[in-house]
Formats: sequence, C-alpha cells, structure tokens
Amino acid sequence: MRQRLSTDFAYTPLTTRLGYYMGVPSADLAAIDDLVFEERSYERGAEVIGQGDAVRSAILITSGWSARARYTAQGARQIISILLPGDIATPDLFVIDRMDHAIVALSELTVRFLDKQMLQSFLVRAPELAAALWWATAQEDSIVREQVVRLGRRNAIERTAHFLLEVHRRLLVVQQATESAMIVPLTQNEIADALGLTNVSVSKTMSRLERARLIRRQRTVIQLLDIDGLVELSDFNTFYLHLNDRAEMGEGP
Amino acid sequence: MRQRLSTDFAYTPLTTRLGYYMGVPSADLAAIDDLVFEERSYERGAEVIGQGDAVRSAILITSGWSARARYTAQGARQIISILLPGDIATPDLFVIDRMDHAIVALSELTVRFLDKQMLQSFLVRAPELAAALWWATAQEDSIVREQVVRLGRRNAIERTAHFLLEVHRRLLVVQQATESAMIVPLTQNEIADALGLTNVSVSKTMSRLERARLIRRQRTVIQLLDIDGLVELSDFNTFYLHLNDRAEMGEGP
DNA sequence: CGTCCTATTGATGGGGTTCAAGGCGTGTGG
DNA sequence: CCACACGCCTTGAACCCCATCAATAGGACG
Repeated sequence: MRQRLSTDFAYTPLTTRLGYYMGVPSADLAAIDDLVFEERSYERGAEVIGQGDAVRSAILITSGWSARARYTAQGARQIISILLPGDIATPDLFVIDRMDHAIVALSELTVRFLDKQMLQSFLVRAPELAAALWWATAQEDSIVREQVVRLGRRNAIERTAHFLLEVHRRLLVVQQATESAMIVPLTQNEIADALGLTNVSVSKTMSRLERARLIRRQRTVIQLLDIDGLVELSDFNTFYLHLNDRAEMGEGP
Repeated sequence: MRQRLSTDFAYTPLTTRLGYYMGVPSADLAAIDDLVFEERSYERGAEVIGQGDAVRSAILITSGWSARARYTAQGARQIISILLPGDIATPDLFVIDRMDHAIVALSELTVRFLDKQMLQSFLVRAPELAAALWWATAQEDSIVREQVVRLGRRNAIERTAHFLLEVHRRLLVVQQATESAMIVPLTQNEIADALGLTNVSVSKTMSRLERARLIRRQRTVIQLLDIDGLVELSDFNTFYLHLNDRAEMGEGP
C-alpha cells in the first residue's frame, strides 16, 4: 500500500498538515510510514473501534470521513466530532486503556494502524514530531469544545451553517475542497446526529439555506455560495481551529 | 502559601488524584510544589484567563469551582466544562499559544501557576508524573465529549440529573462530597450556561427533581436522595470518567 | 430599609420533534 | 428491460418542550 517517491516520501493528509504548520523535519514525517503495520478499509457505517475496546495501536485516518460517537441507552447516537483525512482517531492512547467512544465510518474509509510501543519510543527521539502530533490533538480538543457551544447556544440554522463552514475549512487544510465547494458524503441522518437534531429538521434547514442562496446542493456536492453570509449567520470564527499556531510558513489556507 | 508537613508534603486535590489512581512516586508529586511560583485568588465571576490570552504558565485549580467558557457574538455564554479542585486549567499548554476559551471563577477560587519551562523540563525526568498529568487531561477530554452527548441528545431533566451525578462523582474523587451530598456553589444561571438551557428552565427542572424526591436542596447544599433513580432517569454511566484506568489501589471512590 | 441579585411561578409563543405520506434515485432480480 | 424494493430526502400537520416575558418573593448587604 505504501509507496515512496524517488526524491521524497509519500505525503499523507496528516504529514501535509504537520509539515505545513509545524515545520517538522521531513525525515521524521517519513518515519511515520515505517510505524504503519496495517492499512485497512471500511465501508459506510462500519465500526473501526467500539466503545470499551482496548486501545492497542494508534489509528490515523487516511481517506474518507468518520466520526467519534456515543450512544444513549435509548439507542440515540450523538456524533461528537467528525474525523477527516489527516485526523488522529486515538488521542491519549498512551494513557487510556479503553475507548470511551466509538469510531465509525461515515463513507468509504481507509485508516492506518501504527504500533503503539514503536510510536512511543520513536516520539522520544523526535520531539518536534511529538509536539506536532500533540498540536493536532489539541486542535481537535478545541473543535470538540466548539461543538459544545454549537449544541448549547445555537439554533438549527446556525448549527448547520457553522458546521458546514467548519468542515469546509478543515477540508481546505488537507486539500479536499475548493475555495467554495466540497463533497460531503453524509446523510441528513448523520448530520442530524452531529448537530443534535433530527433528519427532518436538517432537511428543512438545508432547504432554507439553499432558498436563501447561501448554499447550493447537488447530490453530495455542497457549494458555499455566500461564505460571508454563512459566517455572519452562524457567528463563525476560525480562531478555535488553531490554524496559525506556530505556523512557520505564513498564513496557511 | 505552601506548607510542608514534617513527614511528607502537603497533598493538594491534584496530587491526591494522581497519587491514588496512577501510583506516581510521591517525590515527583511533591516536586510539583517547587514549580509553583504564584498562588492567586479570585472572586466569583472573575476571569482567570481570557480567550485569546497567551498561555505563559500552567494553571492548576487548588480550591473552588471554575469553568471553561466561550461566548457567542450575541453575548450568550456556554460553559464547556466545570473545573473542580485538582483540575488542570491549561491542557496542551506546550503546543497552544493562546487560549481558545476563557477560564472563569464560579466561586471563591484559588489557583496555582507553574512555570511552563521548568514544568516541561521536569516532566522529561519524571515520566510517571507526565503520564499522570496526561491522564488527567484525557479524563477531562472524555468529560467534554460527554457534555456533547448531554447537550445533543438529552432533555432538560436528563441533563440536569446527569450533570449533578457527574459533579458529585468528581467531587468524591477529591474528597469534597459525602456519599450523597455536596455543596454546589453555582447559580441557576450558571447551571443553565453549562446545560444549554435558561435559568427559568433550570429552576423548573430542579423543582421537578425535588418534588420527585430525587434530590433535596437547602441553599447551596444538594442532597442526592435517590442516586439509582437519578442514574436511571439520566442514563448515567461512570465509564466515561475513566476512574479505573491504571488504578493500582483497587476500585477507588 | 432599600437595592440588587437570585429563585420561583404562570402565561404565551415558537422552534424542533414526531408522525405520516409521497417522491426520487439506485440497485437488483425476475 | 422493467418491476420492485430500499434508502434517502421532502413536505405537511399536530404536538410539545423549552424560551421568552413578566410579576413576585426571598436573601444578602450596605
């Protein structure tokens, strides 16, 4: 599965992110590849790892969409955060024994498994990389905090607009979106699970956004027709994404 | 401010937690004291550190209640998580430049400031302590994830009961609650900000819980009259608190 | 004793859920 | 190739939980 370019190594979404924002030596980035002992694919709806499962290896999202999720006793699902290519599915793996939530595939998904012990001992020798990985998980912590604000203090249309803007911005970082369009492979049921709504409400809300000419939908393609309008509507501010922490190469996307 | 017992050192809520659950050498725990360069007190409502402020030192909650909070453009506040004695106010401080949220005092509060560089270099030499601190922040990450579920998939009465159970359990760990009672120094407005509700709704909900003989209130004292009933009502499960990860001394409180 | 903050309680209204019916697109098997 | 099934989306109607507005009461404190 892994391939190396003659002059360099194969950039993954994660190494793109880390290299761009944190200036990690590319030798260290390349070394991540050597810790990969398995790459696996999942189809929509499959569970990559379940709540309560032992955390035996580090899991990186290589392609496709997935999510952290918990379930209530009544069977309702709440998506805690969306994981995109370049995200780390197993933060805190060195101190947590068992997953306190599940990772589920929301599209065709491929993930890579890294050996936990090897990663740990390698990070001791690669402090810049360790910091970069830490930064990536800190970024996600902040995203989860914003998810709390979104659910606690915003209504359906604000949540939806805010969510689309966040996802778009994050896709831009890993070069999976254009300036104003992206592919969102989620059903409205899944969006509802992420936004604490129902599929019916999501349908009506998306239609409202479309009628207001803020977005346009064609199948899974979503165009953001009026980003400023969406930002204003949903009180969106990129600050929480920590895109510019320690950026050593300018502004970034 | 700091005082040492003749035979040992002064346990703080944090060292109690870390020592109990992670078996960190008490010499390492004692050494935390030496990194404290300041202890400061705040009154209700004061801001310990604001959103956007530079993170210059590690901040530990020594006594009193505080919270992570973000504010919407309309001025609404969302409390992301409650911080209790023994909690760390500045996770990720080594990789994050600026706070992406504020820390506010919800009661009389005292916090300790540790020198960031000294802490960092000390942790290199004290890997057990480093792991223990990491575990404490991982615990809080899980608590924030549960906050997402609470806001996204539970109604007012479930949220309230679930919140009370969580806080009670966390207070037990740092020995600030009895088996069935605790002091909750929050106004209903603050609880509302934590639960994504309004003060009016919190008032009505707490009254309902009281009429149902699940809790009893007298000023700031809250008694949990029927913990099983509250657990059942709110689908509460302590698993997400990670109380037993690496516990080396049994079940724990 | 008045002021301010907090809690309570009732009336009203609205945003989102629930229930239900129908349509669209895709895949599948007769 | 068409019929049918299935998943997903849409739309409408009714309902309900919680927000909003408002009035009152209770402390704490000067």
